[in-house]
Amino acid sequence: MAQQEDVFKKLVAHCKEYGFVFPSSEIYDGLGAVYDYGQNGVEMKNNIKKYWWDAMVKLNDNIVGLDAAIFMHPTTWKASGHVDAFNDPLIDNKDSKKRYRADVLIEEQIAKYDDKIEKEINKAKKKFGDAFDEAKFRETNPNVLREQAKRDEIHKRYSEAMNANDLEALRQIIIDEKIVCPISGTTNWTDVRQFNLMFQTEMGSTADGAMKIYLRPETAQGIFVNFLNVQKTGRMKLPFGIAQIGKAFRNEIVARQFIFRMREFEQMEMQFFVRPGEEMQWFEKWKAFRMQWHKSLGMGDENYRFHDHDKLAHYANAATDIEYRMPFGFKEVEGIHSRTDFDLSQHAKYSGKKIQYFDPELNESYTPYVIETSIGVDRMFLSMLAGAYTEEQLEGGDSRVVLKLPAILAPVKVAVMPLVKKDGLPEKAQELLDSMKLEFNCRYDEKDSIGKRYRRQDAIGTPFCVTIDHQTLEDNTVTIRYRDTMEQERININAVADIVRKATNGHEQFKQLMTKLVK
RNA sequence: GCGGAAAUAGCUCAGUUGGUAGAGCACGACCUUGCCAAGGUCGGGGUCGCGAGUUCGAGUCUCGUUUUCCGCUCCA
Repeated sequence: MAQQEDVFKKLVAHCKEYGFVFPSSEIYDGLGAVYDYGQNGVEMKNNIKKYWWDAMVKLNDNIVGLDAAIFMHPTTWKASGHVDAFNDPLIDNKDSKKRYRADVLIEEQIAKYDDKIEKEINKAKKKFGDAFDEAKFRETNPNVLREQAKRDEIHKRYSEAMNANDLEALRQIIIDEKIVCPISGTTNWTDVRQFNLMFQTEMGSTADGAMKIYLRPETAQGIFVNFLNVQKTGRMKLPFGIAQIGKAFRNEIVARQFIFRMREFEQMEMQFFVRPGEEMQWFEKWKAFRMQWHKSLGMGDENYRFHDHDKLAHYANAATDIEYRMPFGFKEVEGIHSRTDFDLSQHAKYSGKKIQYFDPELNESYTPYVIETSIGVDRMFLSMLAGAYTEEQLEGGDSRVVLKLPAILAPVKVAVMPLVKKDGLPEKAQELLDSMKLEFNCRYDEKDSIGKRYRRQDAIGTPFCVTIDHQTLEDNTVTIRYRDTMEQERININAVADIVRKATNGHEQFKQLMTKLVK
């Protein structure tokens, strides 16, 4: 455990030292759980997004893209269930320092009354046997009536408090009912506080004319509300998918673990619309395709696994995660959900619009079912860095830190360096660099010894280093050095771009993926 | 939000019983070397997280505050 934390800390330090990830607003002491991507981080993040987009939108004929706004009509979030599900009243016990959801505590208390009533009824059942009239018993038994009255009273107060969002009233119920903390056994409670997981702002420049709106807590709803637009204008036939990459925002109570859980994060989502009743077969197909996508990056098949959900969200009838083995354990990177027709139906209900698809084969209209694949860009980023981060002991007691990133994701594809910075070598190196820089992200370095420059490129995961030496000027050959093996080859200067292109254009990976296309 | 720990240069840290800051690495210039980091010379860089208090004097003591890390809580 201590070792795992150690690796995590090293990774965070490495991210900052080499320009991958910085704490946001660091000169002002930072902003909690918000991070900025630096010069290398942004390149790598863009590479991840491109690799996903190409695999989803370009490779699959039946998937198109979308870029919906972060601001959405407030009713969107009522329909999606976020207004209800993302607002939790929380209360702390001062003695045990434990935090609970106030509404859950009260609901448990109500359940206790139900249990008592149940017990009374069961007791009577045993006593009277077949002659027992439960309805009558409920209406007449004094014990049951007493408990029922108490239960109804609390339930009424609870409903009113929740509807009015009256936090003080919620607390009063907990006090009146003498609800104790299961750990400390005391009633020493703090105030009830509202934790709103959605960020709010106002649209409209005058206070009285302003409309309260939210920053989207997920990108999916932007796809659902555009279902008809895309389906009709794109003349899309089921099954088809809509893919989107974009920012989402959640006001997490505790956001930690570096970029694994941030308040502002980026998602790559695809919603795949299918015939009702066929969703499970598409769910399985997407599981296979998405897993193949991850494995195609070559980070080790054994480092991936599915984790099926036992507890399903309100919209889902099946859900699984793809987890990646980081040095600190398996962590969720992607979620695949069968969302049923929940979202489209909800939007139809709240908007009053008919959101359906006419299926010419079946000759009928219906609300499509949805399979969602949703991957956190930042988590993907972190998992790749964690998997790639390697400390190597070299012969002669030396060591090096090397990021063994997939070449397609590496921020810098090739570094070009003159062996010495004289005799025209820098000029020759610059010439090669200029010929490639529009196609690849290249880097030039002439400072310090050549070994040191190699180590610098290792630390940011550059797969290729090309060195220009005196022989280059004579016969137009250079040495190309491979990151993982540290081996060098002498090749013609004109062959460099081809090697880099082949390793970084993703064609090999996409060939693998083609075999799993979802049709 | 609660509890614990921490905060000094880009990084890792030192700083004696309170006497207004140092090292190594990193960084920049020049010289030297030239295929797997750490040669020479010179140089830049810190109001010691922030704000008060005690004191003639605070990096050092006291209080507050902010941030980070760990644990709890939460997690579509």
